[in-house]
Amino acid sequence: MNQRPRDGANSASDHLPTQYVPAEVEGKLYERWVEAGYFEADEKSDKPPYTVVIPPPNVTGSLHLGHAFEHTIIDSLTRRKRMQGYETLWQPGMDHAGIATQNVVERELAKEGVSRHDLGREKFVERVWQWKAESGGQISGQMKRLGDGVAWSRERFTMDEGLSKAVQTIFKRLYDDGLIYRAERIINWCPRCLTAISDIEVEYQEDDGELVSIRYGEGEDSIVVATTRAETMLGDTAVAVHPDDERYAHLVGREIELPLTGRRIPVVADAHVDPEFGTGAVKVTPAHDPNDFEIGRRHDLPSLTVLDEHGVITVHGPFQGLDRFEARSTIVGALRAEGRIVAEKRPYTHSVGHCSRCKTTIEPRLSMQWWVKVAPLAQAAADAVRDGRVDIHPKEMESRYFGWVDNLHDWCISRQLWWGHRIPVWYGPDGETVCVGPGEEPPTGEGWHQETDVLDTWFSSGLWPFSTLGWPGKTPSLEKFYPTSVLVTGYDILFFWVVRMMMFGLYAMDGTPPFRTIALHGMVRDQFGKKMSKSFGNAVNPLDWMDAYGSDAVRFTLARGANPGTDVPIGEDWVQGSRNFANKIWNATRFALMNGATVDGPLPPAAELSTADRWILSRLNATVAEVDAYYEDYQFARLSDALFHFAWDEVFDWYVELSKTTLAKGGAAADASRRVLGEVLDTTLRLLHPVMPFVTEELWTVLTGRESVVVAEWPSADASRRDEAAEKEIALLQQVITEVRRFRADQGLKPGQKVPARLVLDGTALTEHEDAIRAQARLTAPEDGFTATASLPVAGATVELDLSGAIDVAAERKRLAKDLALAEKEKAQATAKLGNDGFLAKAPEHVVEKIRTRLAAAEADIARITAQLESLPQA
RNA sequence: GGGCGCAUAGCUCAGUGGUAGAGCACUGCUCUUACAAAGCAGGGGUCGGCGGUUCGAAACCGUCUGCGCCCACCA
Repeated sequence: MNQRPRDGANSASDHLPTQYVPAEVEGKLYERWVEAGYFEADEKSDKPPYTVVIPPPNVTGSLHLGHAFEHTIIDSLTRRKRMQGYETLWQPGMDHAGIATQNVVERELAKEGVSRHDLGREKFVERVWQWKAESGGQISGQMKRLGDGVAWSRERFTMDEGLSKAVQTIFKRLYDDGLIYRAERIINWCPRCLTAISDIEVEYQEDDGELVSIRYGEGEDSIVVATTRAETMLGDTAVAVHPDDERYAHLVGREIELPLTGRRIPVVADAHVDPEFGTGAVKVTPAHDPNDFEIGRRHDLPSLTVLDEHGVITVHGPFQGLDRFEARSTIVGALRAEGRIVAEKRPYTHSVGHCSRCKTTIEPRLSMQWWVKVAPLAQAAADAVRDGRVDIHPKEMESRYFGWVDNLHDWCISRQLWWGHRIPVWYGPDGETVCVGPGEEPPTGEGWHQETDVLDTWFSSGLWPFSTLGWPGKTPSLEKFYPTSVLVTGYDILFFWVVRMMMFGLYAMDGTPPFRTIALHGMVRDQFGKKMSKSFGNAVNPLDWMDAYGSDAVRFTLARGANPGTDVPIGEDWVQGSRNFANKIWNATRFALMNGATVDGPLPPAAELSTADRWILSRLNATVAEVDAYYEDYQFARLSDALFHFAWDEVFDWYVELSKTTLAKGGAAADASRRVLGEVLDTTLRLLHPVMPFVTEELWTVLTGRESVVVAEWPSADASRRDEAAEKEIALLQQVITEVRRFRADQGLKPGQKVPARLVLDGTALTEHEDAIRAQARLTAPEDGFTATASLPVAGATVELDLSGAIDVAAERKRLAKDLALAEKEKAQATAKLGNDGFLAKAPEHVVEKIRTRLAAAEADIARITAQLESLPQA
């Protein structure tokens, strides 16, 4: 590592090393923020509120890059609002994640050779709480590393006493309103988790199965059905055909023999059957298939359960005790032996449901469960978006939202688990059912017992935006911070979570939706756009990258990829790039400190400033306005990109270099420039702070000597500092410098090599920039015997260089020829356009004007380059 | 089976009617006193195919091809 002796011009910079080392500042800064109480929210404040609730992470897990991404967005939004003077609440907390957590703890127990049934319900739940204590701490630690500015004193957990009370309260209210009921239905049953799960917890995938055709009945009275789940035939209670299907009309209403069982079952006519599919006849198993259940209801068929909760055959006989998949082949074998298989079984790919938690094949099962009647709740949730009380970003996601809320089934909320909110219902000895509200005493006496099922985990997370604020109490926090300002979450849980919060929020909070805006983000993917997964080996632990490159680098990279609603690719190389950016900011600030940049006192009026100073202030204020607009539209990729280019290209590359010339001159101009330099760095650090909180805090406090950028004021754009003339002038200056550098590079001159040159700037806007041009292009003043061996006319000015005859004519010719070709192409295009009557007649004036300008520029270039070519010595 | 979306530089993606952009990667030269985690200069795209609208299309319309995602009770 190449460490140069430090320039001791400014004492404040003495303790800033030449490289930014995140590990040395991040932890220390976060602690300071927490101690100062910056992230706490005061419900008694007069400031306007800004509230965002965390999508509560599952307490079992650890945070992955998806969380890091989501937290970066939320943290940036809230940090900016805090700086803008809002009473900001970034509400932290975690979800008990019923089935997921129970599975994790069960796996832990399995390692010890113990099952949850060995422990019993009470002991098992105790174990889960223990697990929660460890795992939850890990998540908090990760959030601190990320820099999440959350109100730690308000941290909540869905199984907290307060939140449990909220669950009971709303359950009771829904129950009393007739919106919760108990009923026997076909549900999705996971034979491994041993619980019902809701429709959206089922993942469908294409599985290879086999379709077998089985002949039911005998002779004239026989009918062939096809199935992929042969084992369910033991539970068949009918065969269904389409009412208009003439092939089977003679059988409708008759009974036929069901093989292997000795039972006879009726043939019914039902419009659900598609006569075009297969044989046009369907076996009906009301207890094990949702469609068949409906058919059974319409025809008053009995439901015969033939599989237990483990998916094992319960019917007396040769198949009893067989697992469903064993039973499938065994039964097909038995049917074949009886000559019932009419066509060989054939491969058949079809969509099969799997448990989203353990991937086990779902078994539809008839079962008594608790349900939420969602129609009225969903209607309200749909209306709130339709009438604009809630906005969905990006807009395209609205159709998905409506697609769901407009067509939904009742929500199965009971789970046969031990970890979760136990349903507050007691059953009496004579079949009584009592729903017990919070604070009410459950019925006592012989025979009374509480429902053993717990609630779906989304039932409690649906209350999150108000349960965390103290509901059902009418707390000052609830008054102040509800409704929340924006919900930031992934589109993948739009249905799981967002819709539930909408339904419950509107219901519990008297029609006030839980948030004004729903900002949906995409999923984090690897740098090739592939989904991150442990099994694929491309999953990344965000901590590893934060250790290596700093949290700011990870955050900034994620923010740069955040185009609304689209997935976010991220690769280690890109994080490195962001780390480099952080380092660049670090060193630019060091430069400012070494050169005595000042931040106090009014900014000098434009009249006292150099063109470069006026230019950078103009660009600065344009950038503030731009960044503000992007924030309001949740355009993180754009705002990050705008900041990146403004900071690096304009401030660090051009402005810092140009300021060196002014600063070297000394005097009032240098003083003014030092003030502008301080202003630009100060403001840029503020603008970057929400996305890159650590490096900006460290630098800003040193630069300004003030307490913390966390509570600094967010910059506001000052339109009066916009200066079009200065912007044009600097653009011209950049053009001249770039042109000389290009020439130098083509001539093979070393970057450090000084070249004598005469600048002819009369009549251009560049007269005051001669020193800057010389400094930036490494040109010295012409000495005695100066001979111009090369002449570069650009933008009206001319730079004459003395290469003492050493000019590489061939290289120069090549360069000029290329430029000439480009200019001629340009001229041809512009001429063609201007010769087009249609264009002249219909194009707007400013476009025509632009083309004319382009043509003139091309012609000037051609003249210039031709002259240069002619002036070159003959080879 | 419906619905939505995407095909732009080697990779990942912006750009939505008026001369093709970014990051990373790539090439060359440089430790030029904030920074080699850097500086300067540069190479690279007939914007998936075809047809149409228009003075003008990467952008709008149609169509084809390929690829995603969501929803759905075809045994």
